[in-house]
Amino acid sequence: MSTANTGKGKERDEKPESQGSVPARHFIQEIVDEHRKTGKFEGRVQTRFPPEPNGYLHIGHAKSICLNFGLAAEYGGKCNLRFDDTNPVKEDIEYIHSIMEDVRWLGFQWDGLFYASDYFDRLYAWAEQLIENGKAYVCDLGGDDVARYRGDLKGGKESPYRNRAVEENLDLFRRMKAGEFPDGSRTLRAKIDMNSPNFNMRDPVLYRILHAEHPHVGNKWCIYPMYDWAHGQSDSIERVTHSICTLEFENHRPLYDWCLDALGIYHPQQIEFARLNLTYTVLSKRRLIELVTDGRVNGWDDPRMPTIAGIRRRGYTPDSLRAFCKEIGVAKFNGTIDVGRLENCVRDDLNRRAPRVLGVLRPLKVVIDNYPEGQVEEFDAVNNPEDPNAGTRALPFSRVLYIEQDDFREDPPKEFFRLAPGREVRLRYAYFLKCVGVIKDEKTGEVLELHCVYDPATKGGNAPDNRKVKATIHWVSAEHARKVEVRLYDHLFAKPNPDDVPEGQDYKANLNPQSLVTLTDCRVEPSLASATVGERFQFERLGYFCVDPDSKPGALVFNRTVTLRDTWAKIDSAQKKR
RNA sequence: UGGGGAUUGGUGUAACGGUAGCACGACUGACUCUGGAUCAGUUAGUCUAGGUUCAAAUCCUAGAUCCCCAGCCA
Repeated sequence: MSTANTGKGKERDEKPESQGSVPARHFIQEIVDEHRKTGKFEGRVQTRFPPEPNGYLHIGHAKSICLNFGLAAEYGGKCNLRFDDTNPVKEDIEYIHSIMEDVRWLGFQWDGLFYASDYFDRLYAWAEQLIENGKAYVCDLGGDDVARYRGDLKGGKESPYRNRAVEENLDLFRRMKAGEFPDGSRTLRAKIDMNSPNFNMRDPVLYRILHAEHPHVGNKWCIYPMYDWAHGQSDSIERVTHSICTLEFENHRPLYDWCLDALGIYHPQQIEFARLNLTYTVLSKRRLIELVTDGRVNGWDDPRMPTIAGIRRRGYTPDSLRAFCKEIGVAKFNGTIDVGRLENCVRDDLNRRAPRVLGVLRPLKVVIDNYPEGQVEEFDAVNNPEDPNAGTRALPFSRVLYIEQDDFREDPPKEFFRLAPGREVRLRYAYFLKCVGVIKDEKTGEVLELHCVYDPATKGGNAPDNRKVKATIHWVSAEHARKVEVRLYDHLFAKPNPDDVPEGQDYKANLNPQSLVTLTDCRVEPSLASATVGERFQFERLGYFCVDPDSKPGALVFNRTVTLRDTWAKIDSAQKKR
């Protein structure tokens, strides 16, 4: 059974504040409701997630996974994981493993684990049955000819092999299976209608000859069923009730139905919904494979990738992904979701659960002139203001600190209320601090170091005279801080729609050169020394970060999952535009 | 030029002949030892043109726009 219904999002929904606020039901739930009312499948609900193991799962698959497993959980039904492994030349065991890992990580457990290739014997027998009933024939046309005979919008032409005798078809098909013929020399085709306006019905190929080793069933077969011959029957074998797929298969539904009816076997209902599109990224397996094999990214789990593996490494939680899938809904409209929606989901989740720490990305040295040399104090810092049970930790403070370069401006613009010459701010949990001197590189003008004074009376962060400061900034003690690497990620593509390119160029022209910025001289508070791979934190005022698997003992690497909402950045960039 | 789908604020999604709602964003303000979070408020929509009806996002007619289909891929 799925564990998806244990998420926090669900708990919230179950106690709606406003009376009668019924969560909206999407069209597939309505179809299922109707079926249960009319008793179409004896009230049963069974779904399946049917990936082809020819690539890593991406967030679009997450939508489908949540839909299929979610429906089964909602109605007390079953959901299987079935590998649609009918094309051995594209498939690989690596993908089988990654898919299982990703589904589990997302928080789902399949009822049955199946492979279409385990049904090959039955599919073969059904094909012979079709031949015997005069509904399929072996065609000797080559690939180009098949396409030519299929015709155009006006209609097609029947294959010269279309009316072979049943016995000849049977003999040829058995010899295809026995390996007597080379790849591509013959196919088994359904005998339907070469003039159908739906090309899928113009005698679709059911079997092709492929002398290739299969990742799951090895060398047993040299003919392999096509998707259309395998999918519906696999659903039928498993007694799936609702065979949910994406819109591009709508044109295949007549064929899905034809195959099942021709065999007279249990008939699930296919239902199509719109696949997910996201701004600033691509979500097609072909393109994701290209990005990986061309080395545009560092593998399938590169944190910039929209793959589940990439998103996981980036630091997203399974809950945030599920919340996202729930929030975007299910419909037949082919729209594009703003990737900001996804980022909001992980912020929302991590805000509640991530411990806060202080870390400085781009250090600026601060010497507190009036703080005693060699003195160290410790301040209590709240681990998570959203979680009273998260406790506190000690933060060491001393004469030399690092603050964020962004938190100082020698010539502060309007509305910048952080540190500047002569200005006072609060150091989080510590003291008020005033800037009294700026040391710069004589040649470049770069600010190298700040000299400041602190007010001992403001210990803990509050002034006895009740004076206010406009900003609180984060800091680390230079002596105590740990040096770490931080990887900042931005959108993989520079434009919302990667296909928005000049004539003659393709989506790769829109790859964002700034999508990965590596910072090697960051400083974090000492409590982070024991952080382990995968652990997530909020670096206060900056964003959410998690420990990357590239980390070595004493050499931590953090991925920035997402920034905090940054009102100042908005004001700043608006001012610069003016 | 054939067939199959779709179209509601910036984005996504409800309303199933009877008050166009929700979420996110954006914008205001409050609060705040994170310019975070939280809270309050504002903003903005039925593809077009006809028709039926007391009443149309919803039904009818015509059109527009977008997506998918001519793999021995799925």
